[in-house]
Amino acid sequence: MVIDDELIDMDTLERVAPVIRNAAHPLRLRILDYLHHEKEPRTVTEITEAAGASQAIVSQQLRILKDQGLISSKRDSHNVLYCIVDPSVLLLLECIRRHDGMCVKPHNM
Amino acid sequence: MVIDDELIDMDTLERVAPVIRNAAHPLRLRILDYLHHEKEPRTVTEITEAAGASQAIVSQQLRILKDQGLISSKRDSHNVLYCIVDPSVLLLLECIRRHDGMCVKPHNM
DNA sequence: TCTATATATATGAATATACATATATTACGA
DNA sequence: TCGTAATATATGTATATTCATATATATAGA
Repeated sequence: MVIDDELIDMDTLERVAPVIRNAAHPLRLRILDYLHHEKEPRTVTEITEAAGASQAIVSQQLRILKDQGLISSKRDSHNVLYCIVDPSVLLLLECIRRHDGMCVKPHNM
Repeated sequence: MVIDDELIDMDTLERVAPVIRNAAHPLRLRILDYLHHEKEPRTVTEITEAAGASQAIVSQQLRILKDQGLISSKRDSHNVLYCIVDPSVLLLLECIRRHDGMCVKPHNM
């Protein structure tokens, strides 16, 4: 359980905010959602297809997510496989679903 | 309940990502955490003290949060009171607590 | 070793963001 | 109506982000 009765200290906020900030990008969220959905590690090519963007751009986004420690990669001969390693980011996706649900169907909240 | 077995569509991601992105700023997260913690609406002066930044900067941040529809304001004579109106952003704070907990105490996940 | 496929990086221009300082507005009480 | 406390905005500069294009690297197979 997480302590919830006191404010998050500024050090933590300054450390974690950039991680969330970097994840909160349409294409990067798409990648995270895809990797979560697929459960198993996926290649850059597969991710590129799912993301609907160019290979170079997807590779750039993967790098950003990896630098933040949200995903990891391992090479498998020709391919490089990516998967999510920080499950806390999945709450971001849940946050979006809930936010969206709230906006579109207010009676659900 | 939220449907979780298909990918969030890009339109939604493009709409919601900026909201999260704007919230994911140390000072703005502090403000959201404070307002959530206090439960009742708080004045700019109170928020400024809690945030530990200048009045002008806090006012700028409040404006940004308000523009995103995350908080609302109402005037009470001299003061302007702010409160959270979009509860989905509270998941961000939970996300941070969990992320932080994961980093500091890995055995908790 | 040469080639093809898969992936990664460099670079630059356009745009956005952060933050400080100065100034403006608002509303009430004297 | 004048002053003052509370809040908001304007502006500029430094810095960061985005996204595209071109190019580089890595691996396996012929």
